[in-house]
Amino acid sequence: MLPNLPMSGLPVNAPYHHGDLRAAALQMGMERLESQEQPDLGLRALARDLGVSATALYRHFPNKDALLDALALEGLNRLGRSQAEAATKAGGGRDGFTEVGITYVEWAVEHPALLRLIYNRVGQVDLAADDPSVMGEALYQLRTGIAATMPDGMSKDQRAAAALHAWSLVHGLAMLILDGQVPYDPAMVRKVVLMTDFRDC
Amino acid sequence: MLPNLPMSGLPVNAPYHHGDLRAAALQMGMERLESQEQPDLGLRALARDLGVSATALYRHFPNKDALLDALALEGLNRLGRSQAEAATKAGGGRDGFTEVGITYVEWAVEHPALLRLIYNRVGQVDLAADDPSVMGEALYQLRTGIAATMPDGMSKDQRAAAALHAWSLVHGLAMLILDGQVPYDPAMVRKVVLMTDFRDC
DNA sequence: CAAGCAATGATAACAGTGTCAACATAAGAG
DNA sequence: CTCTTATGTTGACACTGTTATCATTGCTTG
Repeated sequence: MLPNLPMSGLPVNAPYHHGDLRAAALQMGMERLESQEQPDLGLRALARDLGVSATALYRHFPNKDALLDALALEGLNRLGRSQAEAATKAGGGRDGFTEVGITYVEWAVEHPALLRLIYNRVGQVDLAADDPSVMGEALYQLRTGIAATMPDGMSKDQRAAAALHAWSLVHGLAMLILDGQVPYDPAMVRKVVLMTDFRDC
Repeated sequence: MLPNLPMSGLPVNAPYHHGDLRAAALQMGMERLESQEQPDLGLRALARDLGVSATALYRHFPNKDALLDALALEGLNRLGRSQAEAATKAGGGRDGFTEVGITYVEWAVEHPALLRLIYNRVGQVDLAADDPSVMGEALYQLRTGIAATMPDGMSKDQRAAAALHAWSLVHGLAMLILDGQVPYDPAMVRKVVLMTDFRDC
């Protein structure tokens, strides 16, 4: 999604036009989200480190929220891809389902700031915006991805409830770990996720 | 915890000294947390609406984070009280345990901004602070409160895993609802919480 | 009761932020 | 080659948290 830019840092002859400032800004934002727990995604700070004036970013994003939304969307796509990958790799059935849940927590631990940004932004998407389906699409994929890995032999309602149960469990576990309430222990994560049993629903 | 102040609004003869600015600030902050989804807890905004200068609050809080910490602590105490209340009211056993979990979600729905503040602040408590146990104490109470309502007949490890499972489930469900990912449906909440079964651990 | 000290408040200022309007430059289309 | 459009810059405004300095009040102690 983010095209490869010349990684040689800031251009030496800094031309008046940057080339692809939008992609560069998103890339720098993503790098910070990946490398720092509480990244500084301020417009001025980003522009400064991009070697560009503070208001240049307004030619590519209507405001700061739009930039954050773009980053959150990219993060949502990456999370969805990771989930889909885990689902196919683990195969179907109960075991596959468990692995997908564990993958969710692992991904959250590996990309804490990005996961936080996703849920911060997703919560206040303006459904009356120009393109209401961009973020919603990615979210829909994530949710159906979760539902798709449900064990067989359930009614539609059961599947919905079970999907919500599973999503809540791994999301809550991830958030508690990210918030420092629970130490990250892969064995414990597996144990907790395995405690879910759908026999009585 | 917050002593009752004269509720007659701002004093007419606005004396030089406010009386109990700290309590008034906390009360106003708490009111905003209870009545707005995304309350403005800025120091200047609070001071302005309190009819006081921007820097007056620095006589009662070393910085903004300290004010937010105080609000989060109060929120944590309220949440803990609500949990304890639900625990005793529901009695022990599996049914009581279920009710406590449901209460957690209900409390989150009723106090969304406050729950968010709690977990935002709790995540970055400075354990080297002057009084490292204030917030930690309240959290410890909340966690033991959860563990205390576990069904009987479990080993210590089982209890720990089961408590983490339960906490993760209701916390995740609450967060998804607060973030607008899932509509709040009490029946659905009950259904999802009831899906947890500890028979196979 | 008076004096003095500590607690509490106000003002001014600094650095930082998001955002807008006006202006400058480069790139591409006719 | 010219003109339009895209892109970047400068300056400004209204915010924010925070600090240093000064003003006022109230409590304590002689």
